[in-house]
Amino acid sequence: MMEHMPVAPTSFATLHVEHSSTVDRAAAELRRAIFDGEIESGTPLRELALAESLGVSRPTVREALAVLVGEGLATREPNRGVNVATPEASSVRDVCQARFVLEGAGVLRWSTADQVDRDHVRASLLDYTDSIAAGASYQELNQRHLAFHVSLVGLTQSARLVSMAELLVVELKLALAQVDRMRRNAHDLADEHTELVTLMEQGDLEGAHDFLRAHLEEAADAILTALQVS
Amino acid sequence: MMEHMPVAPTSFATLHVEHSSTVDRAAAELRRAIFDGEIESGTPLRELALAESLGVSRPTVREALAVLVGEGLATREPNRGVNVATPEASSVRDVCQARFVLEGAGVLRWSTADQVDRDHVRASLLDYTDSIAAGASYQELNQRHLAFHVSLVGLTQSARLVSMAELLVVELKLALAQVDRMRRNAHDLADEHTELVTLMEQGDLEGAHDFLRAHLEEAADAILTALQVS
DNA sequence: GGATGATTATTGTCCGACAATCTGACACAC
DNA sequence: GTGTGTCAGATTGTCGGACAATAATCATCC
Repeated sequence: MMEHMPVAPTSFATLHVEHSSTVDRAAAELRRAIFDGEIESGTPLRELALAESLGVSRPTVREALAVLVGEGLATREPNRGVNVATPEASSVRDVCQARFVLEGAGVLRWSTADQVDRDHVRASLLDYTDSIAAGASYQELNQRHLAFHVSLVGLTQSARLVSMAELLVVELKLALAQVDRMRRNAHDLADEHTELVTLMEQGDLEGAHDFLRAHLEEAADAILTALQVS
Repeated sequence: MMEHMPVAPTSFATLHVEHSSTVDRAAAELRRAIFDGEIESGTPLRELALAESLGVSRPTVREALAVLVGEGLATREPNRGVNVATPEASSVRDVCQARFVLEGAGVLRWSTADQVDRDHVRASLLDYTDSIAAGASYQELNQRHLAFHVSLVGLTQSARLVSMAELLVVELKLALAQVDRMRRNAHDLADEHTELVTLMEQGDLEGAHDFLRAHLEEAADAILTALQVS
């Protein structure tokens, strides 16, 4: 029958690696571009342009954008498209307040938590401090830093709380992507985290709780001042 | 040229009312069908069939299904489609545990919360008890009941925590949709809620916190036994 | 110069199609 | 008769194109 000689045989040369779904790959690529600062906050994400540049179809881009919107990395205004989210002062405060509730709940459960989860907290802290000692990249430090905070939520043994914390952390990464000068106080933060774990190991959960509150407020202030300067 | 006589001029007679987007309407319709028990838990949601029955196209159905999956009302297995989520025992426990963290955080902040938020809690309780007194439908009672619980999270003044709580509540509604016999202890629950607010008004936040824990564990047990029986 | 209408860009929605994958049944071999 | 391999059907994943509706932009007219 000689039908449909495929003119462009679904060209994928570059990014066919690990993830399964095309939508996932597109969403991952957009996330990377946002976190790496290739797309500034507030930039409109045109579906047609992205479809071309990503080499996928417009429906696929739409689905990927919906994922990003669901993660809080972008906002959709009806009939006006999707824009990269711009971290407001209020949202940074809100995220940190919510984090305190989730992570604080984990801290207070340290004694009653599962041994595995406690070990996970310790391991995350080690990963973080090791990365600092190894002089890892800014991105990796952020990654490990936030992974430690999420591991605190793991002490609650609630999968849903953990996934919520991961959502919050993604939003925070968006804000951090705009203030990479934060890297400078990486060491100070590491010390604080070590002290937090020490307090928990000593059984002073209330103290650790208060310490965490101060730590998160401090972090929020640091991000806010950095955002206002820029 | 006489091109494209629109055979079916995008027929919408029934449900073009309040919501804006077609996807939203489709998702709302699916939600309603699930909560009303028209679709049993575990049922596969075929895109083509839904497109026909809803009178929309398959891409629109896909987007609506993605929304439901994001809400936890359905699960997607790659290449195998979307099924209505089946409430597992573990997930019910997890939801209630997560709710305790969020709602408990609100309860503990009663004294320092905004006056508006405290009033909102009182108003939600009144709505609930009034509905009971008025002999409202099972659905409405559930609605008011869960709205009260969400209002507790509002005491944290964190929009993100509130939206998380709403997500959890949606999942719970899915479980409750399968055990409508729950309605019987509506009165007992109302008394418990009134007592919870009384404790907070008296400033006994720790007591209220413990009371909430017991209340939520009780609720989880009730749902679980009801689920196992069915 | 400001208000109003036309043009354009972009999204929302639809249709049809094909490839990839999974499911189930049927035929065949032992 | 049972196990296995293969094939057809069904369903999803992805694509391309198309059109209507809405928002933004610009030109025109008073």
